[in-house]
Amino acid sequence: MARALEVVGERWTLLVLRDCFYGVRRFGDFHAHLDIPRAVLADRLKALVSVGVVERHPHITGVEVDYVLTERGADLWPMVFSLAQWGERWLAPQGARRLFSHAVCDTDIDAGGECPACGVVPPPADLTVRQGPGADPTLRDDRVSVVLRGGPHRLMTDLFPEPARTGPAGS
Amino acid sequence: MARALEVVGERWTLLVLRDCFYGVRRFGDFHAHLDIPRAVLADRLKALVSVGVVERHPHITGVEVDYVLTERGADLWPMVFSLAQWGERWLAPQGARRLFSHAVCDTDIDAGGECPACGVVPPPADLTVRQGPGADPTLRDDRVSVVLRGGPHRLMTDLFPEPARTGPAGS
DNA sequence: CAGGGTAGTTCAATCATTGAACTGAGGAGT
DNA sequence: ACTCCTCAGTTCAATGATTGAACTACCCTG
Repeated sequence: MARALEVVGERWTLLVLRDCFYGVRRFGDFHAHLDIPRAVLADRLKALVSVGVVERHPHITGVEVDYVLTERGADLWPMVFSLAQWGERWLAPQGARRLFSHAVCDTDIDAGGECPACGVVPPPADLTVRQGPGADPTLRDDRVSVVLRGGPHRLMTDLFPEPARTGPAGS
Repeated sequence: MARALEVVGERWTLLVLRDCFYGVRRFGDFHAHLDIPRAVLADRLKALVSVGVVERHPHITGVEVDYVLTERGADLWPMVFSLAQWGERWLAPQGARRLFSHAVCDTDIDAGGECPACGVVPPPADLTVRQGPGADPTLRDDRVSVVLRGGPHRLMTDLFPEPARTGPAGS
């Protein structure tokens, strides 16, 4: 456990990982969504890459880079989920901020991460996240917050698939 | 989750909590077992008490103080266990350092915290911890390490019940 | 009333974090 | 070719947290 904490125990690291599960992949999105200093973000991403929790995928063209969870990183889901659940249970007077449901049957998972309908604990890739009744009332305007407010999103999938730019709507 | 991290996200805090689950209760034992600076330990314990995760129990007589988990603190077990499991899975080449079993049926629990024999996820108070094959080969000599090496111990129960002093044996 | 154990506090040196400004690579438009 | 823009970082001074050692306060024992 001490060794695990050397990997994910630094300030900001778990918030970066949570955003990875939500589908955030770009430096600028982590920065805007988390209000994390750029130097610290660069440092944390470098550390996560070096321990094999996320992979750095430069685009073929351009300077853009995607950071995506590896298998080792995705396996942190139970820990991330447990911590979030504890926060919901003991620290969220207004009700849950985020709700997770099993994508194949559209049933909300319970506090242990199990789908009551299927009787299994789905991996994060089989879950969707959506806003709950206690969602943050301060409407942030970074594009990560906007998309997460917009509707359910499948975990581990890119939040901003094709037309990453804010240009005119596609063909 | 951000609020949960404000409670348990600071350096050392999760290690202190892990020791709480193991049955460590005294300032001096946390200090000796974790090699944590006294000032930081005092600060962390104060913070954990103030958010209701542990309770401070001064002894009736003497200056000794016990720090014990509250219900809110005990509910962090899934998160602590998940993190430890991840560390065992990905960061422990020599095999598990610690093994947990269900006290009522003496069966080892699986990676999800479930008892395969009973089909339930036992609360921490129903678990025992013991050394695994990959246990730390550097034999520490603080009394916490010694007792944990000695044999299985029930979680959440005091590691040093009656004669806390190192005086002569027996009544 | 000395001696020892326990739970802290104090403090200077060291280390990490913050926020703002800067760099450098790579298009897009003209 | 040239300028403008975006993106992913780096640099750096100021601020804040951590460390380790020494110190204090309290109570019990002899």
